[in-house]
Amino acid sequence: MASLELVLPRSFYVQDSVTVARELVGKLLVRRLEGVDLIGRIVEVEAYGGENDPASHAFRGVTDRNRLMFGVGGFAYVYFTYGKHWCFNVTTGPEGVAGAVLARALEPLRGIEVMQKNRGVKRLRDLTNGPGKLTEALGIRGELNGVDLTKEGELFICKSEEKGNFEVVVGKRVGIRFGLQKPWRFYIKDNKFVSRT
DNA sequence: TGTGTGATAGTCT
DNA sequence: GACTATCACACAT
Repeated sequence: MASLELVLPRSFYVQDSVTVARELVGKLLVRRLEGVDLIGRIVEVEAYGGENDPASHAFRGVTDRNRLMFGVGGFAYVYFTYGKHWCFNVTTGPEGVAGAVLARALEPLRGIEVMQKNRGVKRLRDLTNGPGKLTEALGIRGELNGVDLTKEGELFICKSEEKGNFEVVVGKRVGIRFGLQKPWRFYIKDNKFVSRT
């Protein structure tokens, strides 16, 4: 289904994280799991920066966990948090410049039965309306940390074939204590799958 | 529709 | 030893 020319190229990710975040809204996240494609439309994201962003993992420099954020854009940065949840990000910017975009919510499009099974819930709206929920629904775990998102493999991102018919809203980021003044959260207006309103 | 709280384990100081 | 880019559930409105 996902044709090769629709997969987003490296150049898309080698931009400022805020730019990538805004552009990522409406794109399709594809998880290829045992030959089955689980697809969700990205409806909510947040941008994270480097030394200039106190909310970012990269704020205090390179560590074992965050080093992907300092590499070239277009790779999956997957980390474990709150003792229970995985969060999925895409790295952004050129080599040496820290940045990433957190996927906060998806609208389930394909493979919904598998997502329901992975999540243990039926209600469509509860499947992928949060960063920890969407990773559980798509089976995204630490083993996918570092995957190249520009290659059509286990995990990648495509343009949608349908033309985007939506309005992107900007707001404050969620679930952080610092850097709250930065309007770096982007989501689709009135979309039912956005994590918080 | 919203607020409050406990669970849980990896990461960093 | 403290903190966390979260979630689910309880309970009130």
